[in-house]
Amino acid sequence: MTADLLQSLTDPQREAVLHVDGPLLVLAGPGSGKTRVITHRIAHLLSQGVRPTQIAALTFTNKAADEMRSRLDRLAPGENVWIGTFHRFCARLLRQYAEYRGLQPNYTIYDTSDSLSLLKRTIRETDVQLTHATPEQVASAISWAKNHLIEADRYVGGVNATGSIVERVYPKYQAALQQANAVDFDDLLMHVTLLLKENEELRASLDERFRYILVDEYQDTNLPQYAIVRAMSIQYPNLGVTGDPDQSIYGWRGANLKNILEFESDFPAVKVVRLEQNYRSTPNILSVADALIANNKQRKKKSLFTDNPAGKAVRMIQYSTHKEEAQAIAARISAQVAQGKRRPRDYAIFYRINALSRTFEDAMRQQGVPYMIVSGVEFYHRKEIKDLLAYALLMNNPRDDVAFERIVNVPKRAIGKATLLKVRLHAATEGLSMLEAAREAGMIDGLGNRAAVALAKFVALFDRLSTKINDPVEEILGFVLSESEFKRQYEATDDVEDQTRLENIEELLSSAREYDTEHPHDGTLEHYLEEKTLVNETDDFDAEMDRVTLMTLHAAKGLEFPVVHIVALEQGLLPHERSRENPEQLEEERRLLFVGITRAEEELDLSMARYRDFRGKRNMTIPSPFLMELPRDEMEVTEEQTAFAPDFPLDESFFPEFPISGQRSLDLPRPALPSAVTNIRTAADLLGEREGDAQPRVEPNAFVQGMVVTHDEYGLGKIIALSGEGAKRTATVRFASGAGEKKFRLAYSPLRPANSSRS
DNA sequence: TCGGGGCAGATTTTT
DNA sequence: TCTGCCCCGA
Repeated sequence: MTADLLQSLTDPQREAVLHVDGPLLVLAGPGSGKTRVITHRIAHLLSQGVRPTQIAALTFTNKAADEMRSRLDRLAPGENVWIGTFHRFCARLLRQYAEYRGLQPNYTIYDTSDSLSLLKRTIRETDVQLTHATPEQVASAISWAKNHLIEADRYVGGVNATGSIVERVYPKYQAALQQANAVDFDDLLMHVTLLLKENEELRASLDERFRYILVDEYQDTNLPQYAIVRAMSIQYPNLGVTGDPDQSIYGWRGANLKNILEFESDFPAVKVVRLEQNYRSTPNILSVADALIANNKQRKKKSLFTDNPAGKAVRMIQYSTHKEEAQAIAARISAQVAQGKRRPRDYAIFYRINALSRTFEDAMRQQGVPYMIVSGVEFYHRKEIKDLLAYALLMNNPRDDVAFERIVNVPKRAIGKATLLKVRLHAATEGLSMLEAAREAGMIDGLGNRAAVALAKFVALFDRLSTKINDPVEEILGFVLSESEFKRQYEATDDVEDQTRLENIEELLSSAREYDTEHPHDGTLEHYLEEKTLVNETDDFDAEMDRVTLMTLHAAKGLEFPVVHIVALEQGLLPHERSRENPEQLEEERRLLFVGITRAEEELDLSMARYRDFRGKRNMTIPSPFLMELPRDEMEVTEEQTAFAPDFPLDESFFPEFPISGQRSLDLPRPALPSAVTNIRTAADLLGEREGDAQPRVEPNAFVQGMVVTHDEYGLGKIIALSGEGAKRTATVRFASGAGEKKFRLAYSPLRPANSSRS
């Protein structure tokens, strides 16, 4: 490692980078150059003669791993250091040592929805009454158990209803996974933990093999992750972790803050380095963040500082309505972009829950501001994609019952519920997989001839597909498409959604092609499928796109933007309703806001609305208690008075005890009001409803296929499909504006034929 | 077997 | 308001 590389570091950074042997804890505040430290440290280790294969760098997201790899590549080109997520690391080890855990190396990894469907089936087949618990609750209880390394046979339910259900279902669910040669996300970690725990020789050899382990975002590790890295750091305790307790926002996923808070007692000889200088934000932003987080008890005190210029004051704005909040923000962005001050990609809007994105989306569209929503429906979770991949998954692991059930009747093959029930019963009694049971369709009692033939046809199809298993992935998927007549179900209709599905399938094929090109020699179907399961949509977040970013506070971690808006700072939303009961969760909500605030480089706007329409109801809000914790005298506190008077009358008589206007309303003491948000309907609402849009503006039958129409919000579009009759007559319109395709019930929509437009 | 309508329920979600 | 699931009718 060259001297000038070291020169570019600050003293504490250099101290961490130069650390070679023994445990290392880097407490890195936001924007303190943490990734830089990790990559430089790896480069330094290599320069000291450590072999690249002896180093493993573990992250939580693929995005972080990619970032790290590309930065390391600039410092130490071509070095074969293992960098990747915990899950990928475990998946790889588990493939190698599958038989230790009763699995075959070609095991399938179930994502959340796959495991939930297996769980639901297990519940149906277990004689339990689910009157007091939802399958989701059972799933999260099992997940909780796995994150605490409690195996199925050791789970004790305790007194509550869910507990006793879980006690009975968990072992069966685990058996079903085993039978299907499959694991869920939590299993990846748990299996590897137990692997290390139960096989001392193996543990020792891995400890020796990975002499230098680096863990990023250590505050987010859960018990299995902690156990894994500890188990591999006994003979060679060169475990280097970086993290920030103040940025731990995944407690609900089992992350244990104690892992980082107690690192020093776990490894007494640890070297601790604090990175407290911030290179990202202005002092104004930092001091707001600092004042907020100081209210947490569970933390290590840190003093953040920066040499950056002061910058603008942080703004705290109270709008009257959620609409006004969104429109004011959109208008502001639009104006600044128009003046050439900034580009759309300089802005981000963060909210606590996805459901809030709609209002902002609408406002952006109205103002003509380009935006992108990060998250939403994930590509690989779309039905058509999961269906198609399920064929490949079943080819790779014929025991994968979830995949079998997903595709056995897709496209429709007249294999219905009743038939499957019999197959499943046969499979269970004979100890077979679903596919094996289907092979014996002729021998299953009570199965009609028609059903048996349909099953036999499916099995024959599957066997034909299986001959291609060693072909390039794109060819395999293409073969599946042509042989299974999978596409036909979407091609037959003129439904636009089917059109979109076909496009998604094309996209999947091109991703497969890409995979084939990247892995000309070492590509396998199994590896391709694993990659697809262990990625997620936010990994594709593209900062290069010149658009305003809309995302949840959780998704914002690790990112930075010149201008940040954090919206809906209201009691019940941030902190979220569900975190009310317990103080630890409240602290986590505070950290969430802290993470959001510290994403901002130059400008930060915090806002709330006095009224918010949510889930179809109009609510009066209560300011977030977090707002009371901020240093108001350093901030610019504003209350917008420009009400949307006509459609949003603010009638003080409804809430005499709660001042609606007036300078001091942001200074309200901590809410003494009942925590339930009040639901109000004004007379004007009711009036509006009555006079509203219930009448058709244009006779539904006046619309015809191909007609050019206009919509107040989305502009010009063309009718590309029509369906239904009378009040249900629905048009699908493709808009020119980039709003894409929308469906409208013609009797209620504001659509008008374009030529007859009159405002 | 299959599709539509009606109804409950609705954080966050690195993998 | 929006979505996903369950049940019923054909």
